Amino acid sequence: MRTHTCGELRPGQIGQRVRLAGWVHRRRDHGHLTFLDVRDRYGLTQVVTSAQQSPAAHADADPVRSEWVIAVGGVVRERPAGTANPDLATGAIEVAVDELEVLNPSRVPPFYVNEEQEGLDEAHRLRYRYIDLRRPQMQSQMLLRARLASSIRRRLEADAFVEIETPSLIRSTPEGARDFIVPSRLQPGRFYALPQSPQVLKQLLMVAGYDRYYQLARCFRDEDLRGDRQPEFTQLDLEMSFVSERDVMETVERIVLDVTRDTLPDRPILATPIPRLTYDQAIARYGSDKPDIRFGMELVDVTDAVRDTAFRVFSDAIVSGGAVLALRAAGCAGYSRRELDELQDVARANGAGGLVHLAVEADGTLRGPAARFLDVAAGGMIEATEAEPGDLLLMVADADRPRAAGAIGRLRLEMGNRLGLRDPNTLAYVWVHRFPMFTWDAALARWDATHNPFSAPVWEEADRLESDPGSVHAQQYDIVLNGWELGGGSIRIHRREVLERAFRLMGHTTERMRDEFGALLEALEYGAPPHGGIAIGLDRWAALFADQENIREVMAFPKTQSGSDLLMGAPSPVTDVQLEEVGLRLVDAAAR
RNA sequence: GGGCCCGUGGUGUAGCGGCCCAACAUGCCAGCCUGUCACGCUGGAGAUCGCCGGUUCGAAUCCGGUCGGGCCCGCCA
Repeated sequence: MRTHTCGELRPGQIGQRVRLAGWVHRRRDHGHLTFLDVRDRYGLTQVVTSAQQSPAAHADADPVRSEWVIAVGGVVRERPAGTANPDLATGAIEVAVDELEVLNPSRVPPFYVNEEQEGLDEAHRLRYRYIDLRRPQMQSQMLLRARLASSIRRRLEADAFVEIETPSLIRSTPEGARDFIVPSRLQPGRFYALPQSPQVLKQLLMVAGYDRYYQLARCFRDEDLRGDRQPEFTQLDLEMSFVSERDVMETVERIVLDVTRDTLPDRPILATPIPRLTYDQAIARYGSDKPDIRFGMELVDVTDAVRDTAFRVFSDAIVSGGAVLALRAAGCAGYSRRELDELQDVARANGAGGLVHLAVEADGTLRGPAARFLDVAAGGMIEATEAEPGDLLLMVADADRPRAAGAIGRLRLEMGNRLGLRDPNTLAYVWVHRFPMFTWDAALARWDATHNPFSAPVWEEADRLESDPGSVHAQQYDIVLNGWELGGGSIRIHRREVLERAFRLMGHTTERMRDEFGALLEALEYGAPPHGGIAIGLDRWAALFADQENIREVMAFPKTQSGSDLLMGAPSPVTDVQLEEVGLRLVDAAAR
């Protein structure tokens, strides 16, 4: 049907007879001469019909419109002098068409494929995703994702990792995200769950001796959606045996950097080897466990500097054991009331009671609503923050230090955006590790795994599991890219007795443990090697590579925030027969 | 579960109590055009302003509800 693609022809083929097939990208009709740009995923080629030279083909081109699918036959020729198009890879040539076949006409498309359009309603794009995916930008994003996945596979295969598929119909477990459940027809009243991740399965594979496993695994979580969260998504899931935390981090780091350079050879990577921060360092310096290290503007602890002021907002927080944290926004002393209010809103929206702002005047004094209370501390604050005239100091005080850090960490990102410090071209990977093993859940009055309940404690700290769980760290590591949590993993607990202790601390009874994690617990008794691994979000990785803020942009058929597939119309009701087969009856018939 | 924002010809926007049976650009249709590449020129069609209800002499515009979409908090081991 075609001899070449639409991105292929060059002056070297001049004089050759060719056939192209594709979509009509644009039509320029000059009456006795018609230009058609024919497009496929490889590119665009201009073809010409002439009433004089090829009357039949010219007549056939008459009804052809945007997005019609056509095949053309003709001879490649050089464009007349002065009419070459340097913006087009195929712009030096054109095809003089003597034969044009309409393979399929198209209705007028619901939006433009042939030009970029700002503000196009995303619901509309999703409703006609097959057209949206024709847009050159979407095609390049899908192809980038494919290159990334391909690079991952090649790199892992070269490193002796074995790809093993795990089932999508598995057993529901509590903990973590809500499961999607699938009713069983063969056993009415029983349900499968779709995996939130192949976590337990890959650990069983380690017990089975496949000491380097990987999978591009589809995962499902029935939780509320966000721009970076879909109900189903893809993880690069990998697991290794006979490894320490350091081994895994070093192996993964080499893979990540190789894949990055392979997929995006021209994008600068901020720092290699990938910097490592402990969780405590990340919180203290950036106010986040997923810091964007493309810019500095680190948080400054001014608690000591303001300890003796009469400013109640600060002193109350300090007396309660809290902290006062500051951010130095260089050159922002001139911020307007409105800009300061917006920053105030950012602080409040992220847990701060308020935001104290002080501008540094030319004479080194401070100006701001709270300045008169802070006179005595002015020198100390300026020294601690290294502030200079013209700078703006932003401060958050809270009895709860992590809360203050979180709020000011978000302000840091906001200022990074406002000051244009988050260079979209740079890729800044960073490791965050040594997380606290447990977080106290005040509502449930129990300890909860900070990340993954299977994560091992730092072995030397394991004897404090019961006596002082809050002080135990996990052998856990997150890899962060440009402020996004890209992935996380850990060394797993490979001894039954330790895993049971950890579960018990999280409030599991022995019966529940045996019921829900029986297979894993038992497997650990049959020669489970020390092991650990990581899971990296492929969608997020692709989105960051494609410079998109939304993973929907790198997914072919994503769902909306309410979980709808606007193209296929899912979720949908099912028939009474289908319900009956699986032994279900809807409680509220009206809900259908 | 909660907060905020959006919904006007096919598409993107303007209009934000009467001047609007709605404007602009583009797309679409027709005619003309032999070197365009966002081709050009001329003409034309196309919207009960998401839906329901209310306020008002009068609603695209104000209010309430609802549906759809987005962002955020909670949630996401």
